[in-house]
Amino acid sequence: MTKDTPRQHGRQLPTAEELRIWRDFIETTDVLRSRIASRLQSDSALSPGDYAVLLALTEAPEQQMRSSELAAHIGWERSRLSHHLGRMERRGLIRRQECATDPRGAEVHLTAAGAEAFRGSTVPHLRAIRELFVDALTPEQLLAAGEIAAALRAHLDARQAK
Amino acid sequence: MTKDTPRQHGRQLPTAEELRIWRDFIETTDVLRSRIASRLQSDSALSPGDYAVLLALTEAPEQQMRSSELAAHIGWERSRLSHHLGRMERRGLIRRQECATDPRGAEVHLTAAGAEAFRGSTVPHLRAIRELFVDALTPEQLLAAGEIAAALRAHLDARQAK
DNA sequence: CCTCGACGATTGACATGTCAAACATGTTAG
DNA sequence: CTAACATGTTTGACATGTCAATCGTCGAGG
Repeated sequence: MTKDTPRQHGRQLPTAEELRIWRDFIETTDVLRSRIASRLQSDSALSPGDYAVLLALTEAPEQQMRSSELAAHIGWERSRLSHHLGRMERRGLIRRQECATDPRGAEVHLTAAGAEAFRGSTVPHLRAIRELFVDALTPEQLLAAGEIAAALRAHLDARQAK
Repeated sequence: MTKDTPRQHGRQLPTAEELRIWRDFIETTDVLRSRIASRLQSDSALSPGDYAVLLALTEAPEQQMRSSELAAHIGWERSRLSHHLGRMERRGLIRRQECATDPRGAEVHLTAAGAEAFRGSTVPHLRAIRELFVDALTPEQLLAAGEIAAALRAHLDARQAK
């Protein structure tokens, strides 16, 4: 395969080895993500999205936030958040109410049930992270993972929208 | 925050620093995944799922495979594959036909349109991988990423179904 | 006033994923 | 032969995501 790779591409295309690493990396992180999600689901009946929303609200002053503030905080598109909040509201985990200061806006409030669900999910979730991620790596690998994430993030941010 | 972490949890829960790395790592790989997917979509009108299926079929002898063989090859649940094949068939990228040797089974065939779509997507996709992943990392980081993926994979495989 | 554009949020249409149940055909034990 | 089980695949219901369009309110300019 390598010897067939046309040379004229120069630095444009990854080598066979780089490609192998890419596939390993992206597929493995996908498996990891889905295993963590499935643990969260079976331990607590929450999706990773639910968890992110509940975490943000739990840490927010008065356990409430403006909808777009919340979206920015967890890095979601507003439409995604709106759909997700609809589902969470149906399940009684959060409540939406008109914003006092800006009639256009909505405030998202944590409900007692939401707070309770989040409280119960935390320890098992952190345990899963420990078992499936932290314990899989040597301390050096863990640090390297942090640096790789930082490098990727910086690179991606630099080419935002390219 | 660190000093507040209750000690009695022992090795069960990640430290604040381990947790920070986890979040960085998982969020960044997610952003990376979605950026690559969106490049693939705009360059070639293919989803990552389409690409995986077309790649497998392109490399298969006679550009065809049994459905469950294909599912195993790309690591998908059969139901997921069945839904996806339905969508790809509607778009004319693949064709399903009854298996000659086993009347229960289905053979998935690459169509000319599918082969064409895959051919056109390859170079831009590899270029995106180079630009967004390979170029973001030093050679050492790239190797480390490969080792981290291998370590995670081995760990996850070892606790399959736990 | 009143219209226009910005802003905050929601909606609808559709692609993608998971789970459990359903189907259809093959094989095997009685 | 036939009931029971195994095998290969599909289906339906529903959760999640993206994209573009919409809706209601605000604020500035005529």
